[in-house]
Amino acid sequence: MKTAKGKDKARNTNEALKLVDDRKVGKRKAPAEKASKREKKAKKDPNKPKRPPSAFFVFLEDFRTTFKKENPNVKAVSAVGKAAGQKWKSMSQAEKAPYEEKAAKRKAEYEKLMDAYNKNLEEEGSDESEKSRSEVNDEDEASEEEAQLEKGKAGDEEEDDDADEEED
DNA sequence: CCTATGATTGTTCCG
DNA sequence: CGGAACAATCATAGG
Repeated sequence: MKTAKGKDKARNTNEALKLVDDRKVGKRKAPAEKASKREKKAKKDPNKPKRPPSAFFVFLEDFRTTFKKENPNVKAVSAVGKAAGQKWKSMSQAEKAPYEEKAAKRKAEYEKLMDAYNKNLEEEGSDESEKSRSEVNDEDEASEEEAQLEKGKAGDEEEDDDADEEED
């Protein structure tokens, strides 16, 4: 693919849609190679917590199911993505509110993950000073703190949660 | 056979 | 302050 004059292959959608938004960021596609393989000990973060799905993704999870139900013929992930994007923008903030709320929860948990993650880096940070020591030998994991993290939330249902509703 | 990519927007993090 | 990369999904295509 990426044939022809398609400057931005990802933007080839504009032919079907009037392109969503000319976001300046434009091409956020830099990864020439995607190191998907979690094998190898890449210098990347040892165990970086996955980022929480944004409200859009939360909505997507629900949307995908519905979309596929009504469009069992659709097989392209992009189709759902596009459709979701359009609908997403079509939705009012009120509709997105519940999704955003859920997304907020993800973030809350993510913060915890980050806490452990920060700690991890801290340990490695020490080593950074003495990199000449054991660099080739990065085999020590010694990280068992994140074992107990579920104690924070013991059956807390969002009930008394502040239901601040702000409509335009 | 296996892996990346495609597409959506948002969010998060590092420099 | 800004950009860059990545989060799910799943079929398809390419190596």
